Amino acid sequence: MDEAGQGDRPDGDGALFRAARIQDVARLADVSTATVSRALATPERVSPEARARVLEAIAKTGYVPNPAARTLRSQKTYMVLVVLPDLSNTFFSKILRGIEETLFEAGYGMIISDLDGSPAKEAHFAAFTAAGRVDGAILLNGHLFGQSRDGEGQPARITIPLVALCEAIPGADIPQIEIDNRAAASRMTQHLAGLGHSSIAYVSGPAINVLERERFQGFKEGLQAAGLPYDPALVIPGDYTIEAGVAAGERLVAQATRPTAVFCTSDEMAIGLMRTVLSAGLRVPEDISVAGFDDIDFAAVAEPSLTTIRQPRRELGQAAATALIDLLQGRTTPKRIRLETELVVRDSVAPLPR
Amino acid sequence: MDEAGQGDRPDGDGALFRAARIQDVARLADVSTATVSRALATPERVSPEARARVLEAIAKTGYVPNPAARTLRSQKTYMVLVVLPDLSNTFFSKILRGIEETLFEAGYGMIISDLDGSPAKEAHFAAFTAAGRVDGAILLNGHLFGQSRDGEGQPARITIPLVALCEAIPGADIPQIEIDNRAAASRMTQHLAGLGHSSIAYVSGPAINVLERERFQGFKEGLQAAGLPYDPALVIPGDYTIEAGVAAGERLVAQATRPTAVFCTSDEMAIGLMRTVLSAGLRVPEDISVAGFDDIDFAAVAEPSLTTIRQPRRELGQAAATALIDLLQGRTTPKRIRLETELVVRDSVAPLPR
DNA sequence: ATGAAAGCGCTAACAC
DNA sequence: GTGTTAGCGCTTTCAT
Repeated sequence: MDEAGQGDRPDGDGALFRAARIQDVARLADVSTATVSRALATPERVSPEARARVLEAIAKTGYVPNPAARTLRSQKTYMVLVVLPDLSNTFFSKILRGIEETLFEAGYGMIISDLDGSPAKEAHFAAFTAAGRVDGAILLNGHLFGQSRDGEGQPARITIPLVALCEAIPGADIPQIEIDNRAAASRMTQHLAGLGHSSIAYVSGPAINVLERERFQGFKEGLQAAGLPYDPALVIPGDYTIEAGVAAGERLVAQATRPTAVFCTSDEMAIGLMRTVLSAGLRVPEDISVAGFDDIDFAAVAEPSLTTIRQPRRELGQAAATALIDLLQGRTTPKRIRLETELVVRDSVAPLPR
Repeated sequence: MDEAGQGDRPDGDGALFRAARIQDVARLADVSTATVSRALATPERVSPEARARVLEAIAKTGYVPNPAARTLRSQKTYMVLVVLPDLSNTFFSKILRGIEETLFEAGYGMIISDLDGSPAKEAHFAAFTAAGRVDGAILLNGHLFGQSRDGEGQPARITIPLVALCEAIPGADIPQIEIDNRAAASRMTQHLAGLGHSSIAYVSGPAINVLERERFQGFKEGLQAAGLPYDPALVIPGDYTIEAGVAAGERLVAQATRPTAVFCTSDEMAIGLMRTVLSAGLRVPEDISVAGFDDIDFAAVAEPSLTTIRQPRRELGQAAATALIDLLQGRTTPKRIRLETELVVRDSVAPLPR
């Protein structure tokens, strides 16, 4: 085999440079490789003198452990997979930040998989996971690997710890971190009703979505609590995107009789809808009140500014990462964590004029 | 050592399950492990019969190669690091998507590092890179590892292929993928001037930013081309965020004499600024025209809709990923790739009333 | 507290 | 075209 030239480590910035290995450190510190390894992993089991020499040798050589070798031997990757349906959605990216910072502090790296609605990608990442490239995964997409949302298909044999974030996964026995979507939707509905609105439209998410089911349930509960009837004609289908909001707005504008308030289940849809409604010559909130969900950054600077439900996105990410790390390190974690939301009152919703 | 129990692979979904190794496949296909390896990496060098048997054995065992072992031996990770300053910025997340899809198609995974302005993180990821966890990196943050933006500090000894995206890295001998910021800014400035505006404010990015320097240069060139004088008093400092736009708006509103047009170097700032200006009772574009830069999704549904410069974000990401893959696979790639931008005319800019 | 040595699962020389 | 075999660099028994 190719026996690497030994002793070559010109400190001048010249030519050949070979990254330091554990062996180099061991030699320099005059200990065995085992001691170097221990000095790093379990410092308390190494004498202070040896430890000091090892540390010095590491500094001198610039030694960084080879993660592939470490992983191969220890069967741990210190990597976490985050599966999400759409990376370019601002809602997810803030959550991601919470995840990343928590993982980072615990020494874990993050691999992101943007599913983008592609089953091929899903299969790929399932294999990826099965191949042991990650120690655990955080799922933001509402279903397990290889299992479509309707529960068809058999889930791949994934044996690593998993955590579900935002979209609870029905039937899966893994920790779920989420907000109380039902309560939040009910609250917003009652807020609108409390301002005198009795004809409240609802712009939905995708029907198969767990969030949607929860929020829709909350909407109906809110109506009921306010003593208002539920009218299926006031439900407009959507999918959380700006475009869906625009489309919903067009539909509203075309109607002869219009609701006096619209509850959009995402801020993107609310902003898109406001835009369309405004362009058609209607005023918000004077002619029609519009409410959103999420409180993304643009909600506060929309025109008019958007009344919405604030989700603690960063905290959601942090909580999920913390739960997963607990699992990875053999600790236990609650099966379900629910974070509080907040009703943010701004200018897009007004009392019904008498 | 612990000799793993062999032959245990109950196909019933019962208890102990050991992931298949190359050895298992080899035994089942009645070939050597080398042939299995070759059947996967270089199928043309294996007889069709052997290949068929291997493939069948792989299907039967559900074998997935162990990436740590593969990496350790071949010194390739099939992973790419993407370094960016702020993950929760919609501008970057769209770019990320372009990167990810291109990497994915080429069989590479993506590890994201959100620097978040933290030098500690930067050091961490430099070590990460040095440790050989990734084959290459795409830098969106405008500087090399361990090197602050002013060029101080010595860059870490990173020897893997790198590509700079969006923010060119001065002095670095690596492929740069970007737009022509100067030309785009000049074009927008001339567009405003062409509509009769002679008092045009400029809301900047961070002064140290390469993009900012280019755009500022373009702004001045545009003024000159239009025969307008450059007035430093019309430059308002910003940092591309919504908040900076709000602050700039407040500053404008407080002024006795106001410019008739404002060129914001990001859409976020333009939207924040419009919001503030509108709240103060001014009209956009009647009293003041506002232009942005980037064409993020919200630009089209802002109220009024935003005149801006469109950056081909997905294509930028794709181009960077393609360039890096070329490098990784030993091909050459141009030192500089410039993608076209587009002036998007909407409602936030109007001719100066006579 | 420390060292010797096995081996994680794979790929790539090399020999045939 | 295929098999044999040596390691990639680390962690972890086991023995001292």
